[in-house]
Amino acid sequence: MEDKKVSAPRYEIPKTLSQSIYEHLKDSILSQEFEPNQRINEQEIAESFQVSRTPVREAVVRLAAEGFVEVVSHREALVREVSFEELKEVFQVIAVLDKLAAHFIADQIDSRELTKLEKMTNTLERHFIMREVQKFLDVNYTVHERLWDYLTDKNAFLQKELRFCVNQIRMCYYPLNRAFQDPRILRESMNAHKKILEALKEKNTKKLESVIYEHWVPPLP
Amino acid sequence: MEDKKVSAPRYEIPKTLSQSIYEHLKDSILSQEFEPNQRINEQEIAESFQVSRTPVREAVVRLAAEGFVEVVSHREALVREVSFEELKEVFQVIAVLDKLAAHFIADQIDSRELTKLEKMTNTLERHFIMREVQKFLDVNYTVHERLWDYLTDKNAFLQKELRFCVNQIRMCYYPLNRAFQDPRILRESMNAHKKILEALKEKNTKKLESVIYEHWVPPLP
DNA sequence: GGTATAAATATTGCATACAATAATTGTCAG
DNA sequence: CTGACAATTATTGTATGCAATATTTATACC
Repeated sequence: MEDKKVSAPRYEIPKTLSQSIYEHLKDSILSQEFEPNQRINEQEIAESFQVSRTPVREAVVRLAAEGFVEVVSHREALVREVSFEELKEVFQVIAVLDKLAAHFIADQIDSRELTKLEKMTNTLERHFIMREVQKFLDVNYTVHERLWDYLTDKNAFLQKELRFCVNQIRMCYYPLNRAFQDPRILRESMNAHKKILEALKEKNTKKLESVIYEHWVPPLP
Repeated sequence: MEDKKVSAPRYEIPKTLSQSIYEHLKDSILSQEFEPNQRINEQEIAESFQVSRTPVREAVVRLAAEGFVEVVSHREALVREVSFEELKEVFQVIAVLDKLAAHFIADQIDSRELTKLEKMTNTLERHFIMREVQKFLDVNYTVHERLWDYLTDKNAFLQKELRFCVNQIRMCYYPLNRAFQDPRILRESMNAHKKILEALKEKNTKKLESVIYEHWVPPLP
């Protein structure tokens, strides 16, 4: 019984229901389980999680503030639809931001990381050859996010902004997938990633900056 | 009695309590009424607004998602303190973003808007001469926000990002004020604004881009 | 049958209540 | 007096209930 008194040190922070639901909903939206413009019914979600509406509401408010959800006229919440036009706007922004990031990243990549990135680029090429657009895009994001990890000590604000942008891009799932069905666009992106790896190997900051910038300004329709 | 049946069209959207409280708290934070690291007590605020904790919590969750407030270990919410280091990071980001914005803005400014901007620059100079740092910074923000208004049709996403960045900057009130006490820094900023006006008059996009970029990379300590 | 009005229903916004946990104070042994 | 433990208090997290409003369905009149 004594052991009960000594409260065991908690090695994992106890997640709040609100937090869990927030994470789950966010994943559901990013994985397209919840489709754009789908109405979010608080009651329904509360029941599916076996909780009350309160933590669900909090999660929805957070998601709305972060641009995953759109609240219409104080009455209903919809999964946000990112249009192709908006997508282009995000690309313009992420291009200049990731160029700035390149400036910080280039000289931080060691040989161990380089081989890891080389492997990922090979995976990317496999998906490119097999025309597996979905997997290609996923690995694509993973590569960028891996590079952005190196921003933590240099510019954490930039890091957060980049992650926010890429989330907006991921929310434009279907239109983006369709665009990348075009073999030329897919090839363009593949080549860009090869050049990115090249620039990293050469530790050529200027080259990395320009290649990454170009990569985000694809010849979309 | 008939007029009651025909529900009068609502010309003003009824704000929710949550929304009103959100706006009020945000203003309080940006105006330094709430100081950095000040604890936000839901009960206290609820009582001061004569409402329950529910809408207050919603407002706080939103503010946290937008970076005005920091929730520590699921237990307490503090007004976020933006450090000088973070401020520099934000400056680096806003510099490249505002440079991109300049690209869209330059050719949209007509002569009517130009005279308005000229007046504002004169006001700025008056504050510069009088060494009214606070007023100088406020007018400074106003000028930028006025220019960003022209992004609505060109890149609304960029517009939102810029507004977010400037809010982060405004949260670093005291350190920034202190920095601008330095006459050299103040003069540098004044000169930049003169050059911005110049570039706008000349409709010289390239010049505007570089001047605006430089303006956000001030020689801070 | 179609349209306008009214009733019923669903959903959100807010208030209140309670439970869980952290912070604070108080107490007692050494 | 000090440190550890216990009791109290404060504050947050969640559940429930109700009121307000939008939406849908039903009904009556033309």
